[in-house]
Amino acid sequence: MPLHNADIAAIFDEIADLLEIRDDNPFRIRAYRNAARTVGGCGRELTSLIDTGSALPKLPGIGPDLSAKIREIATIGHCALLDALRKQMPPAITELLKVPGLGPKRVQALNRALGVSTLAQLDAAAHAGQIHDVPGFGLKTEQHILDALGTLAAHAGQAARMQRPLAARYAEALVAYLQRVPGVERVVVAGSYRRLKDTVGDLDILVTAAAGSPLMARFIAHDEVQSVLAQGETRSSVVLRNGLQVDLRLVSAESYGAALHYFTGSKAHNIAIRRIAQELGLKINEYGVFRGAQHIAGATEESVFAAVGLPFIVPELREDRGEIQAARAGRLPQLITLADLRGDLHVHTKASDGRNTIEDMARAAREQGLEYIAITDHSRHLTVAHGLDPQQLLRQIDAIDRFNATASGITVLKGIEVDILDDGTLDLPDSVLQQLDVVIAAVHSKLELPRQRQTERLLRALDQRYVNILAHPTGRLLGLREPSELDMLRIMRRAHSRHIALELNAQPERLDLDDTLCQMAREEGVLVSINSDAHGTSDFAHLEYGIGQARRGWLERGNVLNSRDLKTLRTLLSANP
DNA sequence: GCCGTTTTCGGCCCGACTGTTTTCAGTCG
Repeated sequence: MPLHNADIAAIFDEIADLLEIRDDNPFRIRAYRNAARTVGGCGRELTSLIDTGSALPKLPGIGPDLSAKIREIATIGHCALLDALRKQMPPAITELLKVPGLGPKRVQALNRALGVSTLAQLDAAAHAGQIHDVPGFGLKTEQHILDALGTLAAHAGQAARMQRPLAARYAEALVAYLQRVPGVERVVVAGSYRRLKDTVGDLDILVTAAAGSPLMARFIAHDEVQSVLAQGETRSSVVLRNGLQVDLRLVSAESYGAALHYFTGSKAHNIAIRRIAQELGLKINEYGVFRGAQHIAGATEESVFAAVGLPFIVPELREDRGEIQAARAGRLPQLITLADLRGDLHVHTKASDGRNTIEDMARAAREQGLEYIAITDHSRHLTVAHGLDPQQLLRQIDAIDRFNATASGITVLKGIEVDILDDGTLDLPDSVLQQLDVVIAAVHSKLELPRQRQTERLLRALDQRYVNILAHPTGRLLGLREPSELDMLRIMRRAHSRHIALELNAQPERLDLDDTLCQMAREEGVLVSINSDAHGTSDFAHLEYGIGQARRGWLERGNVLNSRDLKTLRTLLSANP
C-alpha cells in the first residue's frame, strides 16, 4: 500500500501529538507539525519521487532527520519513532485530542489521574462525575466534555468541510446581516474562504465598526446561531445550526489590513511572513507591523507586505508553497482569470444526461462571453447516463454541423466524453473518434483499482490515438469519494509527451485536478483544460470555481488550453503524435 | 528538529478567551 503525502503528514502529526502529550521539547513538536503541513501541501507525491529514484526536493522545515524519516516511510511504510511512541503510550490516546477543549496537557492530566486513554473511558469518567475532581478541571469543564462528546458522536462520519457553494450562501447572508448592524463599517470573510479553498471548514469574518456598535450582541443573536462557543469584546465564536463554526473579529480601521492578512492566512504563510519581519527587527501581529512600540503599517494588506519588502500577494497563493520566494524575486505568476477563458470543452446535452439542447447550451455559453464550446456527451458504456452509440454520435455530429452553419457568435465543437474501459482502451472505435474535434477520456467505473493497475489503465488510455483531454483525473467527489490511487507524476509525464491536456473539472463537488495537482501540471508543462462539465445552461457558472482552484494552483493563461483562441486551439487539438 | 548577509548554538509567531484561578495555564486559531 503506497503512502501519499497526506499519509506522511498524518504520521508526523501523530508523532507531534504523542510528543506533546509526553511533554517533549515544544520546538521539536513544532518541527513535526510544520513538516506535516509542508508535506501535506506539497504538490509532488514524495513516495513516488523516491520510488522512481528522484531526489527529494528541498522543502522548508525538512532537514536531514525529517527527510530520512520520509525516506523510511516511503520505503518500509511506517516510522520507527512513531512505532516506539505508540508502545510507550496508550494506543488510542491521541483520539482524546479530537475533543474540543482537550489539549495535550489535559489529556495527560486525565490519563495520570483517572487512567483515561480512550473516548469511551472519557465518556464514562465524565458521566460518573470523576473529572471535576481532577486538579485544573471543574464542573464547567466536565460539562463541556460531555457536550463535546455528544457533538462528536452526532457528527461521526460526516464530511468535516463544506463545499463552497453552500458555505457561500451562509457567508453572504451573514455578511449582509452584519452590514445592517448600526455602526458597522466594513465586513469581509477572511480565512480559507477568501483563499478560495475547495472546501470551507469554518468562516472567519472580520469587521470594522464605530465604538459602541452592538456588533457582538447582534452576531450571537442571529437566527442561525445554535450555540455560542466564546464571546468577548473583540472576538466571538458561534456554531450555526448546520454545524458550521463562525468566528467574528472586530478590529480598528488602522489595523484592518494587518488583521485581514492575519485572518486570511494560511497559517504557514503567516509564520513565514513573520519570520521575515523578525529578521528585519519588526513584529507583526493582527494589529499591525511594529518597530519596537511604533506602529509602522497595518491599515492595508499592501502596507503589511511592503513593510517586509514584498509586493502584494493575492490570497489564493498564500500557502507558503513558494509564493514568498517568488514575490521576493519579482516572479509572482500572472494568474488566470475568468475573463481569460475563451471556451468550455466539456458540455453535455439532452442526448445523454444533460438537461438542455445543443442550441440552449450554445446560447448560454455565448451569454457568458465564450467563443466556443465542445459538446461532449457520454459514450454508450455509461448506460446510466444514456451514453451515445456510434450511430447516435454521428447524428449529433450532423446536428452540430447544421447548427454551426446558421449560428453566429459562437462555435460548437464536436466531441465526446468517452469511457475508459477496465483495460484502458476506449468505449468507441478510432474510426468514430477521428471524426470529432475533441475527445475527452474519462474513468467512470472501477475507481478503486490498486494504484499500479489504475495507473497502467490511465497510461494506456493516454496512448490511444485520438485522446485530447483526460477528464476529472482522480475521480474524487468532495466529502463523498476519495481520489483514485494514482501515480500522477507518471500520468502527467505521459500526458505531456502525448500533448494531452488534463482537465480541471470545475463542478464544485469535483474540482479535479485540485490545486496542488494544478501546480504539478504547471511544473511538468502539461496544459490544463478548465471545464464546467455543464449538464444544464446554468452550470457554466461552475467555471468560476474552477478558476479559483487554477489560481490556487499557480496557473497562468499560458498553462490553460481553453484560454486559446479557436484557431490556436484547433492546432493544439490536432497535435497528438 | 530546523536554521543562519548578525549566529553551527541558541534561538524558534502571537494574542484572545475560558475556567479555575488569586495571577495564570491551557486551548485555539
